[in-house]
Amino acid sequence: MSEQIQPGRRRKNDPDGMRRRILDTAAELFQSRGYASTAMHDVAHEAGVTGGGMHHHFPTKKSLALAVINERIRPGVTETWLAPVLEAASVQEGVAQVFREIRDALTKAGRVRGCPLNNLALELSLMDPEIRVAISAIFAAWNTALVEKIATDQSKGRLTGHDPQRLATLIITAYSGAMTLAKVQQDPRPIDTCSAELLARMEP
Amino acid sequence: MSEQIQPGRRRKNDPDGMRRRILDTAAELFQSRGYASTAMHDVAHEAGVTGGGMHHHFPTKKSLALAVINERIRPGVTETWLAPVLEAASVQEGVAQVFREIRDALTKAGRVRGCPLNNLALELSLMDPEIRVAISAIFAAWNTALVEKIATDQSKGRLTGHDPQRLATLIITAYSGAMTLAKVQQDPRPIDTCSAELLARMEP
Amino acid sequence: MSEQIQPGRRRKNDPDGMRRRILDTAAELFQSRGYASTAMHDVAHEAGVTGGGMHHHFPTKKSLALAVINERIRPGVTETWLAPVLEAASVQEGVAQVFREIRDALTKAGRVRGCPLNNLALELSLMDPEIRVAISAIFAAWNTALVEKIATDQSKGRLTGHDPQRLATLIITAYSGAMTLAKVQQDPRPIDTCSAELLARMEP
Amino acid sequence: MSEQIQPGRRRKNDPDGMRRRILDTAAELFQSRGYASTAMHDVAHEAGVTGGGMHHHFPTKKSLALAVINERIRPGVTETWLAPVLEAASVQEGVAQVFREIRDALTKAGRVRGCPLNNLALELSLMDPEIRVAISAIFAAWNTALVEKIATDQSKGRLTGHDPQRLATLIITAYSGAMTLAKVQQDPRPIDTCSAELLARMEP
DNA sequence: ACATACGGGACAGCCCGTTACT
DNA sequence: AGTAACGGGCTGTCCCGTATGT
Repeated sequence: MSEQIQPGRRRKNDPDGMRRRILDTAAELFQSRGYASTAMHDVAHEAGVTGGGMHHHFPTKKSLALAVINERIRPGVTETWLAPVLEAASVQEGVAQVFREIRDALTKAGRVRGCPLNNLALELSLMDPEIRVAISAIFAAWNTALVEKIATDQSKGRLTGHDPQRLATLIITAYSGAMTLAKVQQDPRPIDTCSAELLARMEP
Repeated sequence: MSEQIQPGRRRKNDPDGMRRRILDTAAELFQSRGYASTAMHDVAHEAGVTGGGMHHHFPTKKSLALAVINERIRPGVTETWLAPVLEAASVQEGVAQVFREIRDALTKAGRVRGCPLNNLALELSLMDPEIRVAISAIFAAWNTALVEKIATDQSKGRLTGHDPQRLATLIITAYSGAMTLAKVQQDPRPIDTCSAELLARMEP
Repeated sequence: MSEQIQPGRRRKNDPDGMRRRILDTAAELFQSRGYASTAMHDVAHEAGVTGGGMHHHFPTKKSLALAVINERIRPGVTETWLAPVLEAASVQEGVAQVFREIRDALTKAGRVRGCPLNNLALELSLMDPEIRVAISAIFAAWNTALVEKIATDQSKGRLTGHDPQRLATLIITAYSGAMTLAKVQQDPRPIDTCSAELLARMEP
Repeated sequence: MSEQIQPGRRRKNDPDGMRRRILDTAAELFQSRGYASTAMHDVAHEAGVTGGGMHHHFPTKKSLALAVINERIRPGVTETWLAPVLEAASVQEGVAQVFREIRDALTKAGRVRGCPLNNLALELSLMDPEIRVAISAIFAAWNTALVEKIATDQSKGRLTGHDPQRLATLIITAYSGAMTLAKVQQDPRPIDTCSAELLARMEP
């Protein structure tokens, strides 16, 4: 029975898997090396994909950047930031928890590579309007979630004396800046310091 | 034949002028396009210098980056941030003034290109240790200046109830993050919002 | 064989239609952009066909080129050139008519893209022997038809004092060169000029 | 004191020579393979030049094409066509001589690669307006020279009964077409045939 | 018959740094 | 001091052909 058509030599079509591998690799490399310093070839090689496969899924580097932003960074922010804060008993507790967990992760990693959103935001904002808008949308969603949470907390007396919009902006910018500082100093402590000072005036 | 520079006999060699022009151009381009996206050739062309002239003053791109950081960005931070704050009647007034002036400058420019220090910090921190240290030093100086000013203010009763180190960190990170946000949204308003919330916490 | 196409049951497969569309598109693109500058993907996209469909009908680009030559360009030459001349009252009238009609077509089109046969002939002759032979065959048929027409005309006294082979060659080459010139200058007038001079010495 | 700086290892600057080698190689390859089918790398390799040197002299492929047209093809047409005809005793003798010499050259070469001007004209006319104009200018100069020669000959009674402009156009187009035909058939004879018929019409 | 996925390999353009030269 | 030439090497993009899937 010569039915076997050389098993093992056959190519397996797995478009979703390949796309996922490319995106994961790209997200990783964009963060650790930066966008401009990451070659398409590097992504392909690291993901175990050929140039042709790469081009099939992401014809241009920009399309890859957009996909990374929308399919990796945006969900990442939601998971790491928004969900925990929204589910926390109060903004204070949520913020404290998020800062703490991120600090712990960085400490464990032994290397501070910065916030993925932050990194791409700075590098790509002025390069392409479409990308800028995609990144801007994430910040907007972040802001909206925080404002709502703060307003809810205030209505329930868990927080007083703050303008929700202003407080949300400070939380986002302080976090963003803290990640920058931690990256520059290769030291996660600014995150703690920042968190402490942020929460100091947010007692109910 | 005296080699003296006669009036009317134009001196062609002007090493200082050339170096200055290169640095100015590089600082400008690094900010508006990013470091990796700026070619040495672009800097040379924009500065009206040939490749050889570039190489004479800055043999490598890294040497140019370091010079921009130390001779343009560091003084820039001192002038724009440290001096005004240190000379102000109080931290609050100093911070308020700096945020306001930067917001005004961005509004007038009609385009938000972000904080030069921030931009290079994010892009170059992981690329080269030497550069990272140079940038880190600027943040450290910034921090030191703020801490001292805050401590002085507190000793004179102009501010109470803050840990100087923590407050300094929050100010720096919030500013840094606000510049990022403003760049991403191409809108200087986050700077105002951030400033307002920051100052609200610093009422004596 | 009830392979009949039932009303309402749309047949999706239309191999002939697809093949025709591909050939038409390819002929069009080969002429306007050149063979090497036309990507298979462009043809597929323009024809509304996927890469797989292309490969089914034309496994290689060369096979597509051969099909375009044999199934589009050869019939085109016959229709536009040979038939009218052969049916004309005399070579002179035939040639005059063909030149005139082509000039009119170019004028109406507002853009001179050259003679399809000419274009492919120049680009592909040295690239592939098989293709060269296919193109050469068209020129041979063209020549044969003209020679016969001229001989017939002469035997009937409609033309005197010409060597049929030599005159046929001049007509073909002059037309070919005129189309080249018209394309280069983006001006159909050389065709008129050429026709006039050609006919000037062909009085009976 | 080892003053010797390894003689023989030193690079020699010869910009003109390098440029000349590149242009010669490019002209050769453009003709034998076509423009689109010739890679910049091929030219560099064949000319013994590195990519960097290539880019220094010809930053883009288009710039190389323009240089080939203006510095190789145009002088070539002048030398091979215009000068001999203008210096000949009459147009007839000039044309006869040029056709004969080109036919001989092709016969000796054993391979018909076509007329360089013709080849590039067809391939590049629709691709870039600037290139089209450069090629068009060569045809125009060709035309002007022939018209003047014909007019002079007629005023001296060496030729009668021709409109100079029309005859010039026929000569150019017939030659151009003859070269195409010779290339397609890989046979120089059409050039003779064409020449004979052309001269037959120019008997005084 | 048709469609999607994929392989491997170019191609044009560019970039950073060095070396010869004035 | 300053200019122009030059050396390798890399990047994003794309292309042709084939294999897999329906």
